[in-house]
Amino acid sequence: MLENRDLVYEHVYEAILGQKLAPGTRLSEESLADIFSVSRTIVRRSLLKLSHEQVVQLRPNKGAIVASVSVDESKQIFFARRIVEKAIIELAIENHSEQDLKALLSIVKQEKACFERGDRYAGIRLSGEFHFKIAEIAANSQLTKFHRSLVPQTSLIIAQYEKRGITHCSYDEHLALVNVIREKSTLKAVSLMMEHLDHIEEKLNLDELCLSDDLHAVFAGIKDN
Amino acid sequence: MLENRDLVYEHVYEAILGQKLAPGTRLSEESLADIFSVSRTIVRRSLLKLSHEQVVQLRPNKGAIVASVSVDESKQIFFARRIVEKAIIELAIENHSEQDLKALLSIVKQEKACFERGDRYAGIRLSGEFHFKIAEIAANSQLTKFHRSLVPQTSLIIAQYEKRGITHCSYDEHLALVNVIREKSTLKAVSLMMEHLDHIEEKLNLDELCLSDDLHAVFAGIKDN
DNA sequence: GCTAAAAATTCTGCATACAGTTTTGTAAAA
DNA sequence: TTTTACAAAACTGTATGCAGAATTTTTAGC
Repeated sequence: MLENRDLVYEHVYEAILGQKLAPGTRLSEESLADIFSVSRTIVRRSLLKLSHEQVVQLRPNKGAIVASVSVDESKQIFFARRIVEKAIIELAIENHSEQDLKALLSIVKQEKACFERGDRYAGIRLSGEFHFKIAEIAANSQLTKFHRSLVPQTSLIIAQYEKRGITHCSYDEHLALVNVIREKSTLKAVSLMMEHLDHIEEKLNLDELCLSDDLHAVFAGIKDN
Repeated sequence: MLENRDLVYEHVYEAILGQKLAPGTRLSEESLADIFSVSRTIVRRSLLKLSHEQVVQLRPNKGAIVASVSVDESKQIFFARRIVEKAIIELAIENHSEQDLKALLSIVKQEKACFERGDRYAGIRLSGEFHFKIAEIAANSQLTKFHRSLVPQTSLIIAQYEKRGITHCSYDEHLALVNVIREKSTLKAVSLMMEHLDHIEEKLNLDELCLSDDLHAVFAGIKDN
């Protein structure tokens, strides 16, 4: 029932994670089928999986779009992410090897390089990778799966609600996280992770009346009814 | 892309939650298609959704079976459930209405009735319903979705690893939970919930060398290779 | 009678055709 | 010029047919 690798799923997931697909973008079955040279059947399977991870919205008889997240949902997603990231980093501190720390540092190094050369997309992508790597170290497949759904949703939130002019880059906070993981100081790590999420949320326009220039964000949930 | 209600999905989900389908049971596409008078396309969509919730396992070219959970996975699932149930009950204490408490009590009452007349299936079913209701009160759709995947997986674990002769019934603990939710005593509620999960886990054979008479559990993951 | 190879059957994986719905485009009427 | 009605195009939802893999049954050999 499953192919070895589901290219459509992976590419769309990556594109959303890296903010190359804006919320509201239509994902027509036939277009994707053409692009990836597969039948609509395969595309439908991919879209179904993406919709289960809530990064794509399936509207009956109206096709799939990249999900738009409401302010309320955004707050729920951040709440859930705090819960999961706390559990994950606690497990990661228990389970990590020297090898894992090296892998984390390598990601941070690449993040720094991206920031310095102004490669925003790759930076966002690597930031997700950093959090995924911690989840991998935590080695709880259930939490990892949940986490895997929350991270790209955070990307969508940032795409919709980021305050103008703020570049999203937190490689220094990631570096600090690696250090406290090495020290195995759980309390410090958790509070650092919470602050890290605070900082991401603070850069958003989740409280003010919507000043966004993204129509999809403004009218999310209107067109669908 | 989605029908109003997906009958195949709902019925299989319910059957697994209520332990009417044992781990390892084959779910042939054509059989299900016949039973529900739909085409294989619809069945495939349902099986795909169930596999995303990890209650059904899709084996390439070998069809779908009700998932078998290994001891290691079981521990991960219980770990994740503790995290989520803690977060959910904390939210439920903040958000609940008098109406919600009545609904919870109604479920507990039905649970008691089931126990007294020895209706095991309905009892298991209602026990899940009780936890789902708390999740609904918590009103965080992300946590609810995760929870919705963990609860039927717990059913599968119990089906595989429950110690012989132990009837699974916890309506008294559920009643105690309703009372502490009413009192809004968060600490008590969380520790009660953790103890509740402890008691469920204690009734399982997760530590000893497998004494289970369920071949599917014993040989889970062998036949598939 | 037992084992092993081969044939037949069953079932999944995928593409595609068709029906029904939504959307788009056009033209007439206000 | 704007609005409304109608027609056409585009797209989704579902069923189904076919190819190929896995499983079962049959058959031949020991």
